[in-house]
Amino acid sequence: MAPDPDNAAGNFIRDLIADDQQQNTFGGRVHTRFPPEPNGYLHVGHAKAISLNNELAQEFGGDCNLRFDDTNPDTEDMAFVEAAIEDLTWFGYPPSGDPLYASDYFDQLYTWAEGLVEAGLAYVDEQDGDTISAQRGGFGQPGVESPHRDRPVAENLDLLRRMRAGDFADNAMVLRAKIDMQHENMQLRDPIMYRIRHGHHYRTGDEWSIYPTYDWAHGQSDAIEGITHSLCTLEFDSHRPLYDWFLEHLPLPSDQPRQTEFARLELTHTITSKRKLAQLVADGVVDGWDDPRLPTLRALRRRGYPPSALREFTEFIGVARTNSRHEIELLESFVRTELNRTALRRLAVLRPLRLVITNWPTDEAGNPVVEYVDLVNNPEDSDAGTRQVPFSGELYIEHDDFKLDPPPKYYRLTPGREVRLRGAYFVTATDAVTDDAGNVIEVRATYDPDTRGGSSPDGRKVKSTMHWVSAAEAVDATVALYERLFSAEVPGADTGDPFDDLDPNSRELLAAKVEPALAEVPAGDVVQFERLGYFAADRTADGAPLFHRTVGLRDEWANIQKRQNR
RNA sequence: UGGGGUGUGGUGUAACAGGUAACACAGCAGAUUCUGGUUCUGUAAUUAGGGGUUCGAUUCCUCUCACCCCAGCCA
Repeated sequence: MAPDPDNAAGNFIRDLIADDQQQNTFGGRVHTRFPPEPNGYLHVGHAKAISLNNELAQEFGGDCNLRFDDTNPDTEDMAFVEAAIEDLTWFGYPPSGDPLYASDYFDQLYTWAEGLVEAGLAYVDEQDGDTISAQRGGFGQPGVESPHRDRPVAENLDLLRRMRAGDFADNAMVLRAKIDMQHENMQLRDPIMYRIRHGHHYRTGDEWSIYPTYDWAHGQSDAIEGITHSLCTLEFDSHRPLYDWFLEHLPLPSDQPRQTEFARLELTHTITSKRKLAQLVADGVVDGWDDPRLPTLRALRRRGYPPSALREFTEFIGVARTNSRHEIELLESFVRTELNRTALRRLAVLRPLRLVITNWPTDEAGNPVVEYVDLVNNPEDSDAGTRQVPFSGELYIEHDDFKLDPPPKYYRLTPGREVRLRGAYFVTATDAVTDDAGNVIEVRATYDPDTRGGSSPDGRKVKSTMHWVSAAEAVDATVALYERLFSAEVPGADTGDPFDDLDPNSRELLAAKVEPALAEVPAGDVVQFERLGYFAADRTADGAPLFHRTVGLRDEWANIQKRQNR
């Protein structure tokens, strides 16, 4: 369902690239890149950047590079590289070739750095971090120049070479760009280009003792790869003058790439901070990086989100420079639209209540006769066909579908009322068995043999249709129901700590009874449990059927109850 | 506090060489329905505020206000 072109979401970057094409700015080339740092897993926030960079490149006949921005040996890991490629592939944007790495440009970067030193545009500073930070000044207060700022070129070069050779300890000195300590933009107050790190880099090993900072590496990597449009999030806006400054002072192999910032994707009830996400995993709040409650791509996959729905969502929301937070309901509506079209319908009873049909026939041995009824696999897709489902006189129905004392507008089963069991028969509740506490533990009913298939020859109507499962043939399955991990729309809005808004009951595990066909659903497939929602098949540790609720169906009855309680 | 960025219904996104605000989600009302699903119809609600220019301003000018980002050897 492509958005109506007349009302397509805005994308000022598309307009900008179109202009560039018209004016032949980069010789008509468009080349983008997606530059994750391999120190965590990709999440919904990245999804926007991924589709934006890929779609734009494709639309204008260019390429999108996957480049790992691996300039920090302390935090990065090959496992994250592999995971990112896996996630990207699932999402629908597999890397077009071998992934690229900023660490492959360390030599070039270093050569350029010496060039800057020789040009008197960079110097080595051996002051400690606190001093450098204090000298940077503050908002509205100019900075103070380092006493080493005017060190002779030869001495800078010697020091830089020894930094590289590993002659100095971690943090002993840095290489700084010599720009302007009075600049109103703090980023231009002699920013750091290299720091000393003796840690082991996951790709370059122990070859390097100095590592470039983001600012010193990013624009240069873009230039090396021939990137034309370097898209990043809003917080880098104040870095753009620095991005340009480095490029302007270097002998570039290609046109100078241009950085454009856009607002990152935020969702209600969701956090995307890598650090916080890691903490959720470390603290055991969730089971792991693919816990279906997380916004990581692998979690969404496990939860059953179709990648196509995620893609359509990211395209639909467009690109702007306004800090905003989308309602997660919008994403869910894309998931429902896709799944409504594609998911097979199945019957599953999440909170089983025994229903006994008192006039159901028994065989010679006295057991209830088993019949097979034909049920439609997907009313939205006639090619999906039908299936046979066992039905008998002892069934399970949903606990919520029977009330001794029905509230207003309740039109499910209640004593004396006739309802339809989907695709099977009309049944009328006669009475119910309760336990000592007054809880209903069994419903007794009669059926009308003339209504086989679910309709009455006399044309009489019934107010509701309910799902069911035959007790003897039902399969046990664990069903995980998920609520939002954070109950607040903006986690942490009140206290500043998102964890204060954690819903302790965000996952509920149920012992469900499901129709036999559900035992065979391959892990990863998503089916609709009729009247309940979409569920992604999985297996428990010991191989038993497990289903994760992807998203519930729109629930009018829940809305009615909410209004009644108000 | 200096600099930069951003303000359109509940949420998000459109319209803008100035022509009388639209789309989606969410909401509400109803119709259809063997899923209280889907589908369909209808409905309410928006230009941060004040001045100006103009026949006419979301769009141009101006002042004010609010929010976000920047003082890592993170990215």
